[in-house]
Amino acid sequence: MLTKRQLVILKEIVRLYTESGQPVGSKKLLEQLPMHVSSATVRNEMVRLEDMGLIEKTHLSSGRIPSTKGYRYYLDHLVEPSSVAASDLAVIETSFDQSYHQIDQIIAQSAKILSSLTSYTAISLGPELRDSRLTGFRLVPLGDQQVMAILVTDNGAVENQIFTLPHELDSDSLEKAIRIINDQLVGLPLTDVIRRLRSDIPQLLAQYLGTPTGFLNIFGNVLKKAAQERFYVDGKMNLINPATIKNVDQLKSLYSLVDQNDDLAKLIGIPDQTIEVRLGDELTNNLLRNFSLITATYDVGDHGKGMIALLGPTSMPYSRMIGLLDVFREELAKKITDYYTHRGDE
Amino acid sequence: MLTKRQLVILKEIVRLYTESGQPVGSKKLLEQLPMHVSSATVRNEMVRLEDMGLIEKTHLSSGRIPSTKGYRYYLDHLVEPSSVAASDLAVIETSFDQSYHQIDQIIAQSAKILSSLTSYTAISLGPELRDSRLTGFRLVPLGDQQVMAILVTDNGAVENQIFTLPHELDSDSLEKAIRIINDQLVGLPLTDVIRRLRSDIPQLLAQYLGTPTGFLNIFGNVLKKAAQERFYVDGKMNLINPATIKNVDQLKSLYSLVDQNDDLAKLIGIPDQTIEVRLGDELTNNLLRNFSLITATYDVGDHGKGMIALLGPTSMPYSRMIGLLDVFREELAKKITDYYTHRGDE
DNA sequence: TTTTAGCACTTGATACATTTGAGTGCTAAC
DNA sequence: GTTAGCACTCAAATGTATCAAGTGCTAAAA
Repeated sequence: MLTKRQLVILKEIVRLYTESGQPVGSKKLLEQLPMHVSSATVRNEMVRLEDMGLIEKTHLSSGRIPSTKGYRYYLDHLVEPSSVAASDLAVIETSFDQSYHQIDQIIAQSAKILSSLTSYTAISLGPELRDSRLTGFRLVPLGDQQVMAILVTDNGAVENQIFTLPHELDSDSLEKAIRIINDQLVGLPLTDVIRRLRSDIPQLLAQYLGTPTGFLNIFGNVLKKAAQERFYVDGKMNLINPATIKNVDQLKSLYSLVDQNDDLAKLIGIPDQTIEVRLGDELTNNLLRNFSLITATYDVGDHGKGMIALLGPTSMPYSRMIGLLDVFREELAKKITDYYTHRGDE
Repeated sequence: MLTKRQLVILKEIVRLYTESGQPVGSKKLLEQLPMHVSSATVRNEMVRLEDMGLIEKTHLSSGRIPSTKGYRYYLDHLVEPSSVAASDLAVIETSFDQSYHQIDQIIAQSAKILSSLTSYTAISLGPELRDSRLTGFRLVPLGDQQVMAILVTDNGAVENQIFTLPHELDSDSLEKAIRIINDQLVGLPLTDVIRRLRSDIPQLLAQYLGTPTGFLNIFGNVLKKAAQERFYVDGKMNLINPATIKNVDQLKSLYSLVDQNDDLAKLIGIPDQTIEVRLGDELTNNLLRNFSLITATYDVGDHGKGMIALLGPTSMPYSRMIGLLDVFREELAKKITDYYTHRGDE
């Protein structure tokens, strides 16, 4: 168990190190401490904190930096979210102040705002699409055997893809096939749609289409795109950070990690808490040892939950970041709720 | 005027410097030269080449590297495109060997292939869209006052955007407006479409729509997207190159340059030659002083001309790159021609 | 006139020693 | 339990010597 003085010292070490990026020595520390003690006392306390594994030295006679364990302790017991600067709030509000025609635009914009506000890499995931329902599927002929398949969900997601029509499909049977899809599947959650696509739908279609595989491929493809969780990542270049990146190769592999949504999704997983910080070695990926991931979930009622996250160096200013994310979740949820209700009104 | 020996020496300096990245001294040079002279002679020649401004030293007693002027001379008089490695050719062919539903997919893929083959940043621009003609415009209702506007051109470009319908538009007048657009404008080059959108079309529409601005906005927006030249850039991270990048800030501004298609378009301009190399200080942008841009145009007959480009350090292996681009232009043109004819067949 | 051999000179790189400053741990006194 | 004082450590900066690569120049050879 830590004494009160040790808590103050640990907290101050975290703060100073985050501010300066330099190891914190007893003298610098002393200037900042509220209590009236000598540097020797501070040094003694630091030895004890080091024994507990909460801080560490970079070399024998250096100042101390928080260890990962120290950060963990700080985050679990000491961090106090700071209130958001008025200017930041203004940026959020003005950046969101435009009309959106698609839910994805809002999600993408939120990643952009967050990364520009924090100078870190921001990741934004829209409200879960899993629970969204199919509201319509149609094929629009574009000429030259090209068709655009369009799929709409009740979450406002619109997915489209362009295909060359397989030879065996004539427009009459296509019409019928589309009617079947719409009759049978509209209103169902996408997960159910996917399930039925594997069970009874092929047989139903077979009545009108000789071989329904061509059509099923088209529909399945667009459906897959729509059901896919899509991450929007912004501020990738903020990963370029002398503190965390040692060599060029590391940077390149980091980029490809961040570019591959699958890997990123796996990495982030499903956060337990509303706001959660995971430190480098708690993440599964080795490349991120010096990084830290702050995730925050937000709630848009019937439309499910979404997530925003920040990826940055372990020595982030957590109190500011957590405070910011906490406000941002609400702003974003509000904006999305607005979007849905507005859309219903008009 | 350069003597034959000076030409050989200059060419060899370029080759060795490109290979090793190190300044070339008289001794190294001597080993590679076909003729039988002493190092002192080589040194004397180098002094003359330096007097002409074709090569330069990095410090008083260093070997020589080609100056920009030297590269210019090399490119204008000495470079010989090398033939493409069989393995490279195989990569190109297998990478292109899939079916594409949109011309843009081919363009994007070509940038990807080129960058992976060269380890430089590749830029690909599809056949000029300026000359393409409008083949159709339609609005597809998605429910909840949302519509998708789709615009198709004869070049195979399909552009779509989702809008919330303005209140004042009812579906009847919309139908009529769309019919007018299709009757009046289909078949015209996009440039003409844009011109008429500013002249007589608003009046025509006014007969059916009280205030046609809402509709015109929608159509104009999609049209603008379709008429826009779109660059596909791949291998951005190859810009990370110790030879050319000094500090982190420079890298960041480079990235934002490459990310902004407008700037990039301005930068590249319209090449005069089939294959053209522009060196850093011939480019308008200061950030690119240490870079070099190789552009190659390709021709797809009636469908206009396109362009591919490589952006890399000034010390690129030009003979390989030029040889590669020369083959690639043909492969790409072939693939695109294939795409158009195939599409007509089916 | 051109080429060559030889030599003095310059420079960056490398290795090594020295100094400096920030910081520590420990001990003995308070 | 706290503090002053001191010896000690280490990274970083600075200085010094050496080496290798390469140059320019001169005078002799071709």
